[in-house]
Amino acid sequence: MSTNKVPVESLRDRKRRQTRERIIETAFALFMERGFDVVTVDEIAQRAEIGRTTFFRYFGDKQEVVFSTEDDFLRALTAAMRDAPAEPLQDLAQALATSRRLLLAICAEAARNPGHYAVYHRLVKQHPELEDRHTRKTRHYADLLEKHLIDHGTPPATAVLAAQLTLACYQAAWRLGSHDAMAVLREANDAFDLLLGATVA
Amino acid sequence: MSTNKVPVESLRDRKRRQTRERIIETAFALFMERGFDVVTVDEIAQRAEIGRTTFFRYFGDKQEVVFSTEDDFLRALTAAMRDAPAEPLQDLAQALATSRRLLLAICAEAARNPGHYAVYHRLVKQHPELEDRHTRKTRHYADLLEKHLIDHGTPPATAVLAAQLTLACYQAAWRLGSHDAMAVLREANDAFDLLLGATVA
DNA sequence: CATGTTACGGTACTGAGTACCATTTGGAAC
DNA sequence: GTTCCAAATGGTACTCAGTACCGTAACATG
Repeated sequence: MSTNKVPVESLRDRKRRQTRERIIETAFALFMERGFDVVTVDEIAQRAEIGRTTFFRYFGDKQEVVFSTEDDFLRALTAAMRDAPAEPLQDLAQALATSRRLLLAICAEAARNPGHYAVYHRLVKQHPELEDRHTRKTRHYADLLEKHLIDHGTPPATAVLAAQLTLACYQAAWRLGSHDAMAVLREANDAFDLLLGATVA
Repeated sequence: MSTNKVPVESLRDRKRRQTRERIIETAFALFMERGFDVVTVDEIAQRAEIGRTTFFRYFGDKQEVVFSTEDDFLRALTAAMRDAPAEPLQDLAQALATSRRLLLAICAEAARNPGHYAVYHRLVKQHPELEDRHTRKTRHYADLLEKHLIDHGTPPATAVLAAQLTLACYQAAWRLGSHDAMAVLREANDAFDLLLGATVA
């Protein structure tokens, strides 16, 4: 029973992780070097020393490499949700306080490797289609957030509103356009202060 | 002077408009019939009796046909902005009232051809990539709205917030998922009431 | 070592989007 | 009308993303 789910990383797993990381590094390097749409999948595959086919086994499409850290954010978010105090959240102020904390948990995760975030930020900002997808991911987080609030007793209407407002704060911070993860964290925080000042006061 | 900008529609212009409309109708029919990604541009071109090349002269890419009514919305929005009373907008309540009116002007425009809206709605909802782009368009309106508020004396911070909140109301209405344009209009209205009740009261 | 399973790379295909070119057609001036 | 110009069109050929399929190599397990 104690050895129930020991995730011993087999040789296969290790290799898989390594090639995955090699693809990501190669792709980001090329994208930053010459721009997202000029770089072909063939090039990435060649430089990463894999077959073209293999690339698509690791990533559904070319864009998906850019969002390869999404899982980390999801993990951070769910962890923050798990660790959140189980106090009931009824009114908007409470819901906002909680969702603010959760949002900042994600930003903090992003701030863990600032270099990567900077590159990600510049890349996505320069390509409308990438930014579209970024927004979709963002909305996904908002959905999870909304669900969390509802699960903890927030009335649906309030939860939807709170999630949207939280999303708005992040969007504001994002659009302010800092390449620095810590700065985005601060800006999102400021936006929240502004929002709360406008609504609560 | 009176005949200054008479937009006499030349034969060329008329033909151009006709083929454009023919493409749109054909494409929507095919998309609804068999799904967006299954239909090829070749098919659309064939059925619309134009060359493949011509299609891309009218629309930048396959997706763009779906958003062919965007110009109408932009016209409706700018018209509503133009006709808006020139009263100064300082606080959040005033800004929200104005941006609410502008948002509803767009929704009203959408409600002018309910059939088209219903098809558009279903189509976009079923295809994440289309919804991504829909969101981008939506954000564009919010930007215009924000600019309008600022131009009329709203402090930037307040304007950004008001625009984001307006966007949130629309998003809520959109996500509620009604295929009926009038219903979306009503839902957006309700969301606004909810928001104002939470903040003002 | 023998087995089954999983990852891999190559080939071939479809379809989107672009570049280029020759042809046609509408507009305008004479 | 005729001539001339600009715009619209359609075709060909190309690049590249993404998918399907298949044989082979690498790892895992007994």
